[in-house]
Amino acid sequence: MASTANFSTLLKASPLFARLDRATLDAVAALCVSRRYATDETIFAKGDEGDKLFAIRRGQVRIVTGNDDGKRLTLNVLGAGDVFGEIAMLDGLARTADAIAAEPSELYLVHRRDFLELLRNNGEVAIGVIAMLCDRLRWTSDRMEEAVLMPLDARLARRISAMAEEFGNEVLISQAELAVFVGATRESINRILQEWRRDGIVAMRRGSLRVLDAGRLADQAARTK
Amino acid sequence: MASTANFSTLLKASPLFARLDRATLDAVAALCVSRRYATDETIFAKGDEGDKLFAIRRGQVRIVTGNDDGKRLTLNVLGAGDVFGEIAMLDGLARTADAIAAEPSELYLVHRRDFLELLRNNGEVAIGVIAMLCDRLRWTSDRMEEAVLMPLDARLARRISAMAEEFGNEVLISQAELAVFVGATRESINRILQEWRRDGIVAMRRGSLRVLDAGRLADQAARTK
DNA sequence: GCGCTTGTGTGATCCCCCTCACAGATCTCC
DNA sequence: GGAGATCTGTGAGGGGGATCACACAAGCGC
Repeated sequence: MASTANFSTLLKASPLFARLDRATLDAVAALCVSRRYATDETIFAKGDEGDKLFAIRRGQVRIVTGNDDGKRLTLNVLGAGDVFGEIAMLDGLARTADAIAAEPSELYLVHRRDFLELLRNNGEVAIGVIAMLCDRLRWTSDRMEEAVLMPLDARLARRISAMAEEFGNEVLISQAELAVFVGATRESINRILQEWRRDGIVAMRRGSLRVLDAGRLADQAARTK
Repeated sequence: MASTANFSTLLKASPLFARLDRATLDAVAALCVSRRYATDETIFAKGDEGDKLFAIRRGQVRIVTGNDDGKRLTLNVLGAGDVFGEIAMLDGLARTADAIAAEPSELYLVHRRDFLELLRNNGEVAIGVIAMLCDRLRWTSDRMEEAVLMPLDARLARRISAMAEEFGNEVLISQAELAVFVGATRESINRILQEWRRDGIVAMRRGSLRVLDAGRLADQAARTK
């Protein structure tokens, strides 16, 4: 069982719960338990019944989708403080993607039954949940438009810019991961990165990538076609 | 001003409000006004402040997105009973897409300020809203995966199957509309339809399309690449 | 140190779909 | 019924990425 004090602090950092007061947070925190996951361990799989919400205490989690014959698409990479799995938890339907621990991780879990009870009795929690769902929806729509309307190099530039902004100029990711991340092949990613390297925009090493010229990278992201 | 009796019946048919009891519905209905729109009239544009929710009393509305240089993508076509614009209304941020009346339409409007007040005081309404947002999110994610992972003919087959199921085997839509609908060009759509016609899967006429063999159309939709 | 596995670099080839260009078929409005 | 406008049908050509096929580099286990 997790320390509820730590957990409510963690929750506070998440957009889902950011606007709740301390007492409410403690009420949510009281509902949760904690669990550890090893690297590559599946947290849940597409099609599972969604009866829990997860919050990351430490570690990294990838949300991955794909069709049956192996073509896969990484939808998101989440770190400490992020909350995920709320959608299936809220409506109780099947999970729409897989969640996999990308490194040894510790997560907090909240069960559907408990959370719904809280929702019903606390309008402020409900409004917080609604705000979070709106965020999610906007984010998803943006990604969709991106994928359909922008060429690969622009998508890649966006993605790298976002990660550089979040994690610093030294981004720890392999080209293969980057590829599934923007829905492309490793080879294509490599060719684009080579070009950018020649232009002095990025530098690469095995498993990592350094942004040298964030400005010109942003220019690439603005390209339409 | 709309008749509130009619309006609460309309609301009842929408997933947003389906689970509310009569008294609550009337409370929502009391908040709304009605307005008419001509064909091609813009209901709201991308970037506008989102301070209202819309429900269609009669007519047809298209939700359209696109980048600056004219490449556009129809996200959805809505008919009587559908509710839209909730996201921007709920979080008060800018609209993420354009809404355009596809034919003379009459809509009900609910203002943000009023609705939020209701939300805060009524947990059941909030839970209804949450359920609806979850639906939306799942739908959007499905479309996204579709667009990225499936070839054009499969996407087209899915789209037509869905419309045939909703509106009957005779689908009234031009090939050009179908094209923006699945994010492709009219020419590509035409070529695929020609092939399907040769195989006896569909028949076409100016402005409409008839599904002759729903089974084989579904087979096309299952194709991965 | 020596294999093995995993990541990176690069060419050749292919193919899906877009773009452009134009012609016939329907509708519609005067 | 004639003139546009709007759909539909089809060809030629091009391009962005995928696919396939290796070669080399760098960690990792023993």
